[in-house]
Amino acid sequence: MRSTKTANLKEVAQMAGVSKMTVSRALRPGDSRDRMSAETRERVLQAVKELNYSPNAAARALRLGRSNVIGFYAGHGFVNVRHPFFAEVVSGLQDGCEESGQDLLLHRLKRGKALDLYSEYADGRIDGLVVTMPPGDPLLETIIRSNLPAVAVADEVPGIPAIVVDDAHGAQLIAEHLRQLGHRKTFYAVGSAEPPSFIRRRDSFLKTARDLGLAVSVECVTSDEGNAGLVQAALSSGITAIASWNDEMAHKLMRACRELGLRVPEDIAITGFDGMPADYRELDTLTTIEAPWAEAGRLAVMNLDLLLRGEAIKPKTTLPVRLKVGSTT
Amino acid sequence: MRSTKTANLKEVAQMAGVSKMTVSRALRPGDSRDRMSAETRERVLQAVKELNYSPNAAARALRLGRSNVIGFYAGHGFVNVRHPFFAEVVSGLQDGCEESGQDLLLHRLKRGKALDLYSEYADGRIDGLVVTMPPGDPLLETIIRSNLPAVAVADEVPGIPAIVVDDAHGAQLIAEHLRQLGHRKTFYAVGSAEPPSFIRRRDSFLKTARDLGLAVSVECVTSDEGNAGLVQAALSSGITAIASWNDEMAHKLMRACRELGLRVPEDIAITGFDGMPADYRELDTLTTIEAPWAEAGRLAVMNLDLLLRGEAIKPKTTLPVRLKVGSTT
DNA sequence: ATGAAAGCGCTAACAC
DNA sequence: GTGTTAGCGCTTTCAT
Repeated sequence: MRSTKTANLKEVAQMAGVSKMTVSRALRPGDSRDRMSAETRERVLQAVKELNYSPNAAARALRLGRSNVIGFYAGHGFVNVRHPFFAEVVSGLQDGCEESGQDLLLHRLKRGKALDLYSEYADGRIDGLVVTMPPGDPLLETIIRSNLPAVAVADEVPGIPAIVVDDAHGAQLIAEHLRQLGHRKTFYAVGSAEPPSFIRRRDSFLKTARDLGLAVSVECVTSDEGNAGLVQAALSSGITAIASWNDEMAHKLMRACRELGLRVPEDIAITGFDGMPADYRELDTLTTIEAPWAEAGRLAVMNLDLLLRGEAIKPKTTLPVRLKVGSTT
Repeated sequence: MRSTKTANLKEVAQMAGVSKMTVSRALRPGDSRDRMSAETRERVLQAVKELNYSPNAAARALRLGRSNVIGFYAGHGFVNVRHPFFAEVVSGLQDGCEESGQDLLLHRLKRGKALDLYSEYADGRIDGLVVTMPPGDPLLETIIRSNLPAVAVADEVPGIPAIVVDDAHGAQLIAEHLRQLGHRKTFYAVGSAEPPSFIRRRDSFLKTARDLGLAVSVECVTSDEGNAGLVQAALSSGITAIASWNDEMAHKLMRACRELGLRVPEDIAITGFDGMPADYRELDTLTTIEAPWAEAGRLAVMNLDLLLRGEAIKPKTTLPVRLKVGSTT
């Protein structure tokens, strides 16, 4: 395809009048084991520059058994960067990659044929994997068995070190905030999946609420539409606030409120969880728990890098969260 | 790191009692040149399965000179997936990769040191590159000279095939829409950069407006904050509608309107351009031009794939857009 | 229908 | 301080 074949080590060596090995050495000045005359190095670097040489990644990966590329598996075979949560995590992964000198690979995927992915994970293309796996993911077993170095984000996975956020504390802060504002009866909106992070949030909310004398009913919000009925029912049963297990659900409910012509927070207060950085499209500011998802992604990569170097890492890192009071409570 | 070293060709060959070559052949049943007895193939595949073998990607890439990985360069060395535009394009790239059997690499980048990236582009790690380059990007020259197969998205780059959307038609639709609603005096909000797509939009808007007797003043909106003054000034000079060169700017102006206590569209109408799929955080729906950015990303990958196979592709593909009337006009 | 040899470009280990 | 050898795992070419 390319008309100008890229130069290789041999050509550089010939031009500089040295052996391939000397070129290879000249290219990593950091290593103190590779002492060589400054003059030779200079000559080599000159040739490198002239030929516009850069080492072939495939050859290096083959030789070293390490590609300096890591993968990201987000469950069900697909990384949906359109979703703010994944966008945030991927952003953090990029930061971590920049910091640790690795690249990030987003796999091609036949959706629903995630199992085929395993072969890609085992083929030396990537050195390790960051995962954020929904419970019961088909690849879980395989990844664990494969011994591919991996770090989990957001939801812990048995046998894999994890970076999580302090879900329990966040939920507690929300419950306290609502109680402080005078609410006495709330509903807690949950989805159908029950990852560990969700369970921590719900249980902590319920416990704190009980301690504070805040009544809570847990309701399942599954569809995108038709939540108006839910909100209506809540309202007529005396509920004055809805705590949602994440921001996405909170926004769904806000849309339902708008359909009903309800004012937030005057008629009903709404809270979220996750606290993605405000998007330019966002006009209302949600009261939510700000969780450092980008930082979690960055740390995941840094930990994975340590793992790849054979160093020990903590099995579980919990990142602090904070309450962000917006205009919805 | 991994306790279970992955199997290689030789081991599979030994287990099946054949040569490495036979295994290699058995693994690509499609190729009619590689006829072999069904019985042997069966035996080989059995061994492959037993050893959980998958071919080493680095070795294959080294031998074949092709990695089946493509890169994405978004200018200034950084792919910001937090931004809806890039999220949309990356989504499309993923679709294209899935369809054409390639993987997508997001490069690590020292921001501001984008030039160093060139070496990564020339090192055989990726077979080709999708770019969406701001004008004057430092890497432009290098990429073109490197002869690395590339396809541009959104903004054409000299010498590189491009996938763009019909900016001129979109801007025309907006001008017509505003005129039809009775507006007579507008301002067109632009940023500081002037990529080709922007120029097409602006010029087409100005031309259509002139034809329709719609007065337009072009204003530069550069900062995120403090646009209230601009809107105020527009209002007092009799302007009733603001057309923005993209959605992001439209939302900035909507925020300014909200600060001023203005109602949209009663006090002033606002339009955008790009029409990202609604985010769950979005409550208002913007009147905008829906451009198929994900599809553009997908097509870019498909075209790049053709290019890599040595086939000819159109130097420029223009995708249709459509007017989406929301609640802001 | 199957196998043997060569080599893609690189670097670790060991000469000198 | 520098060069030689060997081999990472694969596939193309040519022999059988």
